[in-house]
Amino acid sequence: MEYDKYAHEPFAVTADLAVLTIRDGTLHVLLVERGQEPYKGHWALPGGFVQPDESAETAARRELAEETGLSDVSGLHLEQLRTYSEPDRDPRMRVVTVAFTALLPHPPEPNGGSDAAQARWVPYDTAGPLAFDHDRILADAHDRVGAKLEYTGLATAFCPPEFTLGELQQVYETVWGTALDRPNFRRKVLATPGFVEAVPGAARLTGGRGKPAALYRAGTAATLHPPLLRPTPEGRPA
Amino acid sequence: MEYDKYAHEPFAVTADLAVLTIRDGTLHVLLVERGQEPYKGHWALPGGFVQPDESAETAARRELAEETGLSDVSGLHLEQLRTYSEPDRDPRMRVVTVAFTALLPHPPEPNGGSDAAQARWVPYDTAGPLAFDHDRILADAHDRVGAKLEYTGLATAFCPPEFTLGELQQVYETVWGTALDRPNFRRKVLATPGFVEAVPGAARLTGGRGKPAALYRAGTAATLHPPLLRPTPEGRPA
DNA sequence: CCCTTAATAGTCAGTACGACTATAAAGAGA
DNA sequence: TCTCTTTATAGTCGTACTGACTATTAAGGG
Repeated sequence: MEYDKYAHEPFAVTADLAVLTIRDGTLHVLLVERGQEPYKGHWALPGGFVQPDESAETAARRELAEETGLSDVSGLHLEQLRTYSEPDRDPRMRVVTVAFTALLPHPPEPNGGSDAAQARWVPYDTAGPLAFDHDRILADAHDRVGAKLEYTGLATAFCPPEFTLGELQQVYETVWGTALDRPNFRRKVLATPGFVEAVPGAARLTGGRGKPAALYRAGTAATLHPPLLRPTPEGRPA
Repeated sequence: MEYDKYAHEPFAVTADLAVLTIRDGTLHVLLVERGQEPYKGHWALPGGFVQPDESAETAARRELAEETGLSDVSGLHLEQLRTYSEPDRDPRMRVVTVAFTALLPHPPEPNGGSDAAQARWVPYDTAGPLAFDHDRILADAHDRVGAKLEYTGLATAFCPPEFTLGELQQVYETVWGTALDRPNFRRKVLATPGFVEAVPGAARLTGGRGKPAALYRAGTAATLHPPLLRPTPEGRPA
């Protein structure tokens, strides 16, 4: 068969977002309430159709700005997750969704923009069941982020520009759902070149109590060597 | 703006494949020669339009069977890579491509099917420049496979059902482009639970010469603990 | 002034890793 | 047949990394 002679059906293409942040030590996700059928009244991941003149990445960043109400989303971490293309995903028509994961440092109140749809931060554990196959997309996003924490400096995307090692550790603990030993975490982070760099002479009172913590900035390393592996998930003979 | 009132443009959706294998100790990729404009006469990754009743994954597996001529592709490793959606990717129309990576153990002669298009195994290093943005897709596939060798048992997808540790090591060396110490590689593979399991009493003459090697099968572990990290790429103080 | 809290420093044994050396089992060629 | 070459496999050794701890420092609260 000739490649170019295939009949092709028109598809609608959307860009949907799993926007994650940490509020009060818990992982939260940005959800919108659907105003129309199907799944009217259900919660769903924010997203929308890709326009004729934009890529899925551009559409995702536009949606991110609209839904969060942030004026500048250019510095935020946005990453393609995967594409969902099962024929019956949307009962109305054939929709192919390119899903993205976005990570926010400080949780803004959502929906500051002009959009009439409700948008809310929802704790990850209480999210769902969501509309369409968004439960699976959200779970995939969580898996991906958890895995990338091990071998990239992605955790700093959850933190403000200057952060303490305690805040960084809380990112790992929140996403992985496990407690980590503080001295050991500190040692490993500082031993990994390019992960964080110290802000000279700066310190911050973490919560009013306790010794002030030194501040760090995100480093330049794309990958962590050695990686920061999570504690043995199962009963492995480690 | 209301989510569901967005105007949407029809897109064509294709599933393209970066099919990788190892022939004669070199990484090869399956390419087809384009018979029509645009890029007529150029080499490209195999692929085709997603049909109305199938997902991108289904389309990719169908294309894989057509292009390789293999009757049973159900056991082969096929994995979604990412989606390419820039508006000007294809001069004819708006095409969104979901790219996949497939790994083949034993390299069959391509194009055993009825397709008239030429399909050939091309050494990875001499592939390109390819049609459209396929150079980038191929490079992304290579990056992804190289990274996944570190923390998954993916390398066994390049090997036949029963293989020697020398063959497994050659997969790593070929994809990473680096030489590995044989005793150390062996020790690490055998120390990683679930990576490989011994085939009792079986051995194979590797190339006619040398001591026969014991045979192993792919294990059941999804992720490798500890991971098999590649040698320090830069001058890191490891 | 203690007590609590949180950050940071340091210790110690077990494990993993890279660089080696040594041995075993096959075929090739003299 | 006897070596030489080739490949697989076994083992050694010093360093680095890891997890589980203990100890100290610096803040605020009663």
